[in-house]
Amino acid sequence: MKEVKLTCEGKPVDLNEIGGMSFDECKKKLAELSKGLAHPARVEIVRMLENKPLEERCVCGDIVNALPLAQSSVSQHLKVLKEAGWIQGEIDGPCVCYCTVQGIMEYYLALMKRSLKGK
Amino acid sequence: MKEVKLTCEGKPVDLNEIGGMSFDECKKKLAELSKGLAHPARVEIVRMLENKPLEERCVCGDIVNALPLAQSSVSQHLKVLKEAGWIQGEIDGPCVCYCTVQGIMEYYLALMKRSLKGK
DNA sequence: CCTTAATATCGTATATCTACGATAAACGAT
DNA sequence: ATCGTTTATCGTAGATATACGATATTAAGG
Repeated sequence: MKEVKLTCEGKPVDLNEIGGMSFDECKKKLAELSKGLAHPARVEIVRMLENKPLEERCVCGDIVNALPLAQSSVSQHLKVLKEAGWIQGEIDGPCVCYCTVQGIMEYYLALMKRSLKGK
Repeated sequence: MKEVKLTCEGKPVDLNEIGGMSFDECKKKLAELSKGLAHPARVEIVRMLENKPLEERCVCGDIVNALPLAQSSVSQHLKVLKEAGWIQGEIDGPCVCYCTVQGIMEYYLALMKRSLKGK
């Protein structure tokens, strides 16, 4: 599964270069990612994907089955998480295999540190 | 300044007892707190308050002056953060002195750990 | 091709968010 | 009591979020 680039306000963001972002960009990106976690269903989706071992596929249908929501609603939540930068999806035949963007948790924590502890 | 209790779905939450919360309550509370950070202005407010030394007061007016928003809009953001559990306000004469709830950052991180890494 | 299965998107209804100006409420000082 | 300062709340408008069913899309298999 190939790496997917994060974006902030449409522009690509390098996970390893938070230092290169302006302070304001940091806060915007932190807000974007936080909005991703601002719904219990999306928290659960990130948890499912973050805990999966690499070999274990997690397709859209698995997520739909795990949540008490309609398929279309889950699809919307997946879109929100994808656009925020939490997850990525890879088409695999008729299914879409989802996983968290690698290092996203550490990136989120780094953004919190820079945005909330910065001067 | 006296300690203010956190709530989850209206019920009080002990900062030191995440273990006592159900898994679902954890995810709901994480979503609530995340929604607090889901706007750049609120990220900036939390940053301002988190970085203040204890002796240094930070009244509502200071926050209004620091943000490019109308007083009523800032007041709304403060209300969101207060209801989410990030901050508390203490009335001091005609002013209201705000600060972050003690240990809230660690609590947020603990919720992330439990909600996103839990089984 | 045509069907089936899996996802995404559309359309829609309701609710919540965000921002502002105007107004109310609380307090200290005159 | 009245005034000015500070903050919260109200009313409102427009944008975004949330949920669902219905429909479109995509790919595999017949």
